[in-house]
Amino acid sequence: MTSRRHVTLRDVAREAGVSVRTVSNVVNDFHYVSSETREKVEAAIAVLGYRPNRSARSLRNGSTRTLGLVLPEFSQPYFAELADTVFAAAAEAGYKVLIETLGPGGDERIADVVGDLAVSTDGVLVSPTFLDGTTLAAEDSPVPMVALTARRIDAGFDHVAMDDARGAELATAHLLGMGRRRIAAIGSALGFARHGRTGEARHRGYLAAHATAGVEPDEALAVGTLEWTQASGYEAVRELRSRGAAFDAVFAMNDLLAIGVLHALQDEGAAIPGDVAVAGFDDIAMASHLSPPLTTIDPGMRDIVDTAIRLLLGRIDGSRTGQGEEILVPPTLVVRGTTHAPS
Amino acid sequence: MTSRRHVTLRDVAREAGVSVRTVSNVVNDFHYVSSETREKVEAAIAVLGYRPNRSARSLRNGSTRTLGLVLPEFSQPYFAELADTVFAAAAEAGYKVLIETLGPGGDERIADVVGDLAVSTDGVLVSPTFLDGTTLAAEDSPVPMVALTARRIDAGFDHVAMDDARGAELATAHLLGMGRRRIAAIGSALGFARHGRTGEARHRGYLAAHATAGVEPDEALAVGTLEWTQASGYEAVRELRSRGAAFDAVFAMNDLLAIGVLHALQDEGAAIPGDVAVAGFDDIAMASHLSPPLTTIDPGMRDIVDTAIRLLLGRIDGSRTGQGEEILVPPTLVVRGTTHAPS
DNA sequence: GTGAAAGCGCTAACAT
DNA sequence: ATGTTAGCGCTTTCAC
Repeated sequence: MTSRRHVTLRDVAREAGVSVRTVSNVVNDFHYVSSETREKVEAAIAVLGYRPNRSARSLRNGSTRTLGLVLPEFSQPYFAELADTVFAAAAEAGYKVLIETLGPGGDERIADVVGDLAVSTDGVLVSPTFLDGTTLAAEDSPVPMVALTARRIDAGFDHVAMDDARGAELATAHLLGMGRRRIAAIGSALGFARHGRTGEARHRGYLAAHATAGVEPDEALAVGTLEWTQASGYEAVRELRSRGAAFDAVFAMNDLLAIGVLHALQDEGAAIPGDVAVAGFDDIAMASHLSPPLTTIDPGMRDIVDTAIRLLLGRIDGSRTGQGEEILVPPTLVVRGTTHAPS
Repeated sequence: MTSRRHVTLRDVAREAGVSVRTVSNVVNDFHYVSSETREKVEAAIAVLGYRPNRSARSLRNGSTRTLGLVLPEFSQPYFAELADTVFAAAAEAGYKVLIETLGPGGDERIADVVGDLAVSTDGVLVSPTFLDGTTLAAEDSPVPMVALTARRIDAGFDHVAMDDARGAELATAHLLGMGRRRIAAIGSALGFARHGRTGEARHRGYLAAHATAGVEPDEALAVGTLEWTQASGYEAVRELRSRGAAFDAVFAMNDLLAIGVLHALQDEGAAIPGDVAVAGFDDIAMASHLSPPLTTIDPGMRDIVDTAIRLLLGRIDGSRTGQGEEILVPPTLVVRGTTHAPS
């Protein structure tokens, strides 16, 4: 499997005929090393296939050059794309990423998972589906932590997120703007706590757009769902039909729900957007490849992640101190075929 | 951010009034520790919030209890599901997972990424889109490695994969079995090297099924695509139409391509499966939630991953030695609405 | 510019 | 059943 299990600095030093100090200097390109010596050392490194032992380095430095990322699961496209974005941003900053997944519905394990992850990282990004302030506090982590959700209570760490209410307001206002008056809201409903503050915030945005337009929303058009999946979206349309609630538009709280809604409507033979216009939320990659392509809300994920990592690195190197802040990134409406017939 | 940066074994020992040896015994539940002492120590651990330093432990043990996983990107549903499966299987075996992504088309970085990952893990799983034997050899990794692809050449490590040719044969035979005679093959084409051996193997299965059925496949029905995405699937249908090639079924080399195909056919107003039957490959979660649900090939991912991890752990603990083997897991046909009208 | 040596936190051989 | 201590591979202070 391998020729030698461990090639150490010492081995390199012996091979190159210099001291370990010198090899270390070369590896970390510190200090002044004569270019002649440098070459000798680099040759020895190449010959022996030396790679620094990260455990030893971390133990010595107290730094791992690794960031932790906690998320529910990769199989939800939003989180898969988030993971890719975090990897890209972290790599640019010279950090590796160690991920822990909570599993669906595993949010109650979060404090434990964060604490565990923290011992092998310099800082942790937390992106649960649902972060109740009481379940996670700054003390749960011996390293800095930044949440990728809106803030609930002051938990003592930074929060970076898209403005959920604003995004929902944009989407709903767009539907109202095209003359739709009976807009179903799928995913959350007032008092339907499962998706916590995210669902609540998006529902508030939905209501706010109605208020601005002077339209009274029909409560019978709000459908809460246990999960934000295609299957739930599909079911929600059938639920609306069984309630006998007529609607000419749907605001789905995320894109997966919207995809399920589209399938249900297509199975009914409804014209989109003629009979029913549909808007989603998240702008996952698939949204632009649906038929028709989905109108949705772009959360500005790269912005969110870049900001979160900047704050986190600031906490790590000590340049950032003080109270935890909340930064809301403005979302953008992306108009596509589900609300706009091609001419 | 944190009350104390480092709580060490020593701190716990002092707090509990015992020696570090005893604390270590408790933490690793070794040896005989009186239950009285154990309680004292556990209380101290709880009070101080002690967590063992993984770097120190790894340095000392020479083992990290971490497996590496190399994959292209999370945003491809197959790899997202693979990552979730690997996390689950690794967790059951008491291992963490450190992931590195190659980025789309980044397969040439693979040897470097594996070497880098290997220094912080006990073993590495490699799942590129496309593994050319010449780009990765056992020597690239100081720790054991298992590839989650079919074997190209003997690269000196184990390979675990689904039987691509067999899966494609199953899907194609199913389409032939329902009387279809003009089956488009989307994704690869003979001589279209982009998707390497995976595409080639699936194409071979497609041809084998035809041979068995005594049907001559029309080469004009094979469409190579640069990527295996929805957009490519959509385009492929248009390409077939522009060639004027009539077809009554489509075998798409993965589910994303199949989804694109479905959208293109739906945009044309074709009846599915009446006018055109469609089969995909991979059985991603979304496949069963399409409208109509997609007939596809279940790769037996959990089997593949369990087997790969078993082999890898065997190499790690030394219980497995000798030549690298190739294990092909048998795929299964999953019949759904795109080839079977509900009665 | 280079060398010797201490020590990061942990485990386990050795001692009692 | 518990205490003492060497040493994992690395970085870095101190001496030269």
